[in-house]
Amino acid sequence: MTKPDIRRPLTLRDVSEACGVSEMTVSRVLRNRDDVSPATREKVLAAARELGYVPNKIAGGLASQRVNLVAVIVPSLSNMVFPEVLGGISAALEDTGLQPVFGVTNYLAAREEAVLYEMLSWRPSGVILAGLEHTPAARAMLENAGIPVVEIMDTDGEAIDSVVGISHRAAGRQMAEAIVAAGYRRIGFLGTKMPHDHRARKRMEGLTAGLAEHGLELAATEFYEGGSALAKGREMTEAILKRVPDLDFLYYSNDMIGAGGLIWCLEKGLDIPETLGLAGFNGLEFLEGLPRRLATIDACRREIGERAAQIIAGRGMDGVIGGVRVELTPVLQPGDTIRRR
Amino acid sequence: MTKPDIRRPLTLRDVSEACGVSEMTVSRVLRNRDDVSPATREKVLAAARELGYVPNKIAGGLASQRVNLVAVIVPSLSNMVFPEVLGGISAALEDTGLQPVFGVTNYLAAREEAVLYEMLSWRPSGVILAGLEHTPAARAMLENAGIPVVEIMDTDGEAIDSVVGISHRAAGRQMAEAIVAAGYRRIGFLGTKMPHDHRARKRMEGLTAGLAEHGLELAATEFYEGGSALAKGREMTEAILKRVPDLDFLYYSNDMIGAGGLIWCLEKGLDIPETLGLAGFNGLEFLEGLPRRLATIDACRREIGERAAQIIAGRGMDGVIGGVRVELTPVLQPGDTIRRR
DNA sequence: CTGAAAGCGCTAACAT
DNA sequence: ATGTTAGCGCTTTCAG
Repeated sequence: MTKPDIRRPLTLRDVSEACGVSEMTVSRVLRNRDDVSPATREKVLAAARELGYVPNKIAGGLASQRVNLVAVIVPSLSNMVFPEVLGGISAALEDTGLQPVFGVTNYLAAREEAVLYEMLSWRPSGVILAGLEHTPAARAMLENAGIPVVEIMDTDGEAIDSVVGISHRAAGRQMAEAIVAAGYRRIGFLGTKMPHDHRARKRMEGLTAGLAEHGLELAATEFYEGGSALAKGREMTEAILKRVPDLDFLYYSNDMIGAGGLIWCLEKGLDIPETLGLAGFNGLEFLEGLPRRLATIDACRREIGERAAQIIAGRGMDGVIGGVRVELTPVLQPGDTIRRR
Repeated sequence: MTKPDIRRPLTLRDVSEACGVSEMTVSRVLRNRDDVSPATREKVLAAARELGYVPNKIAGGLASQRVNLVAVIVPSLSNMVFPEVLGGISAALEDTGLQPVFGVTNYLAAREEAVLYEMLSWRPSGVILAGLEHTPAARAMLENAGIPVVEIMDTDGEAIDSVVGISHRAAGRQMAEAIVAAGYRRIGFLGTKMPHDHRARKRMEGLTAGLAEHGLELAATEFYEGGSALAKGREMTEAILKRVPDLDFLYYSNDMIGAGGLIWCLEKGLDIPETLGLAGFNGLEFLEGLPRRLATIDACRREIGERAAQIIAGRGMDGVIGGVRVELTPVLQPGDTIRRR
């Protein structure tokens, strides 16, 4: 083996010495600049490959004051919606030379602040983060960072810079309209107890407001935390119907608990959607395998990721252009659990 | 609306000037070193907070030759198993000062190589990556990186450094034993077509080998790609039973398609587990909400993440210690879909 | 097209 | 307990 035994990571200088070309020119080749003669380029590439040189982006980033990282901060990875957003971001960033870096907050504002601080300390080219609600310190950091910031998922509120999402209040209202139009009158809401899931809260607010316009109000609510969402959906459904047996519609704050509820109802032989209507939220692909299709509203997860990434990718690091606002309009998918009339 | 002052990112020097303390001491305070007097510490902290200073880890990393990042590379985020691994890693890294950075390969070896190259160029403190199969170039990079490397999920093969996982071949065998012991004889395998899901492949190999020991062989196989796993599970189950109606057991390569199959079978009124037994793989929490509990083998996802992170966190950057090998032994959960005798 | 010099913002290693 | 000096490995800028 001709490799140096020393475990010091290789530097440009090592490559330079190995091929007899100046460090500067080696650097040019490795950055794919086109002002190098083909001959030298080959020589350099061969040497770099031979040695197994991996460039040091820390040094490069410091020297160039430019880093190809995009910070992406989401509340959770465990409910299938954010992984899809991340998929959209990754795909859209694919050929831009930009690289997403993910951070998770567990729906904790303080954790978001900490993760953001950590990520900004790497001087990324942009930030994508979920939601419009942040601690004052987090807002300040974002405003001062001097890089494009895209807040995603939610458009109900004031954005720091750009925003891509849907109105969850409108989604709640839209569902209220559909429920009322289908003739349901005794509506229950089932959701997570998480106080920091602002979007679930807004959907409930939208639902309530929408019902109010028809002189209706929620007949019952049920909240949960932790555990398997599918199992919780079953339990909550049983519980809410025991408490308030005359409900004729259940609106779940997400498809997973909705699916659990649906499965429970079918097992009990309830007449869905005649006696009881059901609806969830998100438009999870997962619903396609269920015995009946749960009514839902697509949250446009992948598209949100893609659009957000495009906004970051499309803007240089210089002058901060005014924020872009993209409000997608989700479509209600009535499935088989809202009666048609 | 637009802020008039062009915002050059703040440096240590700005903080230093703002509080009249040398850059060096400011640096000490910001790194929480205890060799600074409380008085100066407060002064510095106040100034830093006031200015909204965010340290530049690029410069810090270059100067100290040390970076608190751990590269984590997984094939996918979309099937619930890796998000759980990442959760375990994040939790275990929580108070170590180390920060995970995630990369996704989509089960593509070439993509893994590219992501790895990118991540190593940031000189992380360690690497955690799924599987033992890598391109030669990727292996070379890992061997030369001079940092701890933990390969996770799978122990069937030769590790580069450390490894934490389960034997998927053994899991397949274990399932074969349980199936045969329960008296099933006509066994079908349903799985993904992905040629690069080595672990699914090994489970199938283990199953085949285990059956062979009892003079049995697979009576049918069915593969899918893309789409909703739950829906695919239904379709495949219908298809395989149409092709080979006398099957008495279906082994699915993951719980999601298994759940789809289970739902389909229950709808069709098949006598589960008497006429037909079913089993999946992973031990997804999700199964708890289903009408029957699908038999499965827990893949120990969270624990794998935790143990891998501990290995990285427990080792300094100096001398590379011999690799650690952790083989967890997953427990078969028979659920309600394997008959008991 | 190629090279030499001068930092990027921070911290290790010494002073004091 | 605090300050000074000298880089970390690369890229920018400017000369050949």
